[in-house]
Amino acid sequence: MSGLASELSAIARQAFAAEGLSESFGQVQASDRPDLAQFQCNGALAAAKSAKANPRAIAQKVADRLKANPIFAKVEIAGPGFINLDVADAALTERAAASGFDPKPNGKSVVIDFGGANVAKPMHVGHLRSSVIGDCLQRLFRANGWHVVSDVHLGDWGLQMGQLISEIGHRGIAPLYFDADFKGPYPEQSPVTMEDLEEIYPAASAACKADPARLEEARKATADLQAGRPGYRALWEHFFAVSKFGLEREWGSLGVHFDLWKGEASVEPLIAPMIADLKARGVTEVSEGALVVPVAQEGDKKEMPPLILIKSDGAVLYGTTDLATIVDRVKEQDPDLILYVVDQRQHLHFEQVFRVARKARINGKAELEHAGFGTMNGTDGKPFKTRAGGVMKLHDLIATMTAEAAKRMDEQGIAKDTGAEERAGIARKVGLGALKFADLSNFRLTDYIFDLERFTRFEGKTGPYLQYAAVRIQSILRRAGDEGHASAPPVVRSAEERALVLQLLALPEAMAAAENNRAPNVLCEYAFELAQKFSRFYSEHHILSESDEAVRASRIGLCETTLAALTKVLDILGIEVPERM
RNA sequence: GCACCCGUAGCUCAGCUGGAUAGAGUGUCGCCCUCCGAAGGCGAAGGUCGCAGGUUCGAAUCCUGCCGGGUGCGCCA
Repeated sequence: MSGLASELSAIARQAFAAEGLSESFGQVQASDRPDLAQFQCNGALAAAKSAKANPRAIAQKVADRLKANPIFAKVEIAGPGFINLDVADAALTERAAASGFDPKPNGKSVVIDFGGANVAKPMHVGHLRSSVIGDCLQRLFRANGWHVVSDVHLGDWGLQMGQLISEIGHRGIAPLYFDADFKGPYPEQSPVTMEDLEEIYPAASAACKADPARLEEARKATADLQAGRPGYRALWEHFFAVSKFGLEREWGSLGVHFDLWKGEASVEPLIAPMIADLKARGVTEVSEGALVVPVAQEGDKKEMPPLILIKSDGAVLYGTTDLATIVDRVKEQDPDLILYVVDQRQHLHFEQVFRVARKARINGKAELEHAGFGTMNGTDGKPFKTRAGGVMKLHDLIATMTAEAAKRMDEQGIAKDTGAEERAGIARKVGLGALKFADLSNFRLTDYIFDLERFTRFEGKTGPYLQYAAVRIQSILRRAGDEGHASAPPVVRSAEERALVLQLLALPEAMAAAENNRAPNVLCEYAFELAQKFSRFYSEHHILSESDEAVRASRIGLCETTLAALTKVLDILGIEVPERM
């Protein structure tokens, strides 16, 4: 699937090449001045700079070649050497009918690492962005033809495990697992529930903070766990199983799915051989009792601390498991890219890990990339908190969004003809759509302010507005079916239809741009513009009430095409459209 | 101290591989429902793009230095 601008670029590239200039100057994009033209090519200006020639003269030569192609209705030179282009309606009509969304495999594979959850900890608002952005990226890369493997990469092997174990030891909840003489087998039933863990972990964490002796115990337990102590390992298995069950439910309610449920612990067997390999390659050093890999490079603008592979107490850190995970992924998937959708605050960490991986050449052919993101803040501009000042759990946030959506629907008289059950389902989709759209429509790296009232509006640039727009089109098409109206491929006959078709034909570029920048906000913007252009078309034209049968059929076809594109983009954003509302 | 991210309309934000008159939503003010869902459409007002230099025919965009906010900086994740 390739968009209209790409097609025009290919034509312009040939024209530049025929003039003995670099093809790269032929890039055509949607015009910045829609009042002057549909598309523009600025290449003549850049070409003139490198060739030390007159830009207008180059533009003229290229334009003369472009004029020979019947796809263009207009080729004009403006200002210092812009080439302004309009596409013939016949060409738009032809392409509008042929547009489709089947991804063509591009032969490349990517592992996307997102979710950011930890064993034994409930998901809170901090996990929202990683989940929502990561899920959008996995959907986008798939839609663009990549082979995608998504992995939660659970935090399940660090100090927090030792903290849990030692806290449980203190409480005497499950003494069997601490009995060094016990030979097993251990019970299948977990001695703790997810609810227990949610209470135990904060207590353990606080105890370690308050008392250095407790922290030391937790460190020891962590090292023992990692060294394979059977009772601890058995306890860990329970933590993992219980947590996974809870996490799957939470992500399920968000509509987020992972291909792999691996974690730090799952690469544990790879750590020892990897460290041996790193030593053999001579990249390691012993520093202050720890095994480290220096990663500072010539020309670094900032201080770059070494990556610690093994702490002085023998335990490993998450940098070590991250490296072993790269080894695992190269072995299992051999991807072209590994993308980490993790809080921007961890950027330095990833820079360190990536440097070690490249230095030791353990990343195969994979590019390693950290796609960081900013935080969701409260109206005070600080990271989002509950009224009580605590961290809000994710399912409470979703419940809040759903309740607000239901309230809005009542106020606006939306979905008033539906039964209670359907209404609840709609409110849930709308609440989630509001939340996801608000999160995704900001540029990834910037922080944004959570504003319940604004996010759930049915007007403006919001998820609910887009869902509503899609539902309206569905409603028109349902009526068309009821009234026995036929549909036909859309034909461009008016300015509004032309603008709408141009927008439809720009979808591949939007998807490509979103992929290149790992920027879901590009898709949000696209979806909103599409909905707006449809509204303009809708307000200016009769559809079902159009008396000319051919025109009516073509407009119904345009509704179908628009709905398909809108639904497609919303699907990539992870936003569901209700049947009706 | 050093580094990274950010600073654009009253508010919330796009735009940042340099290009024409800097955009959107919201808010404010007009106009448009005897016609398919007005949650909409059309229009107006609103900006020294943090500040100062530099590169360039051309800078919100690239470079340098300041100012302001956020974040990070070897044995947490």
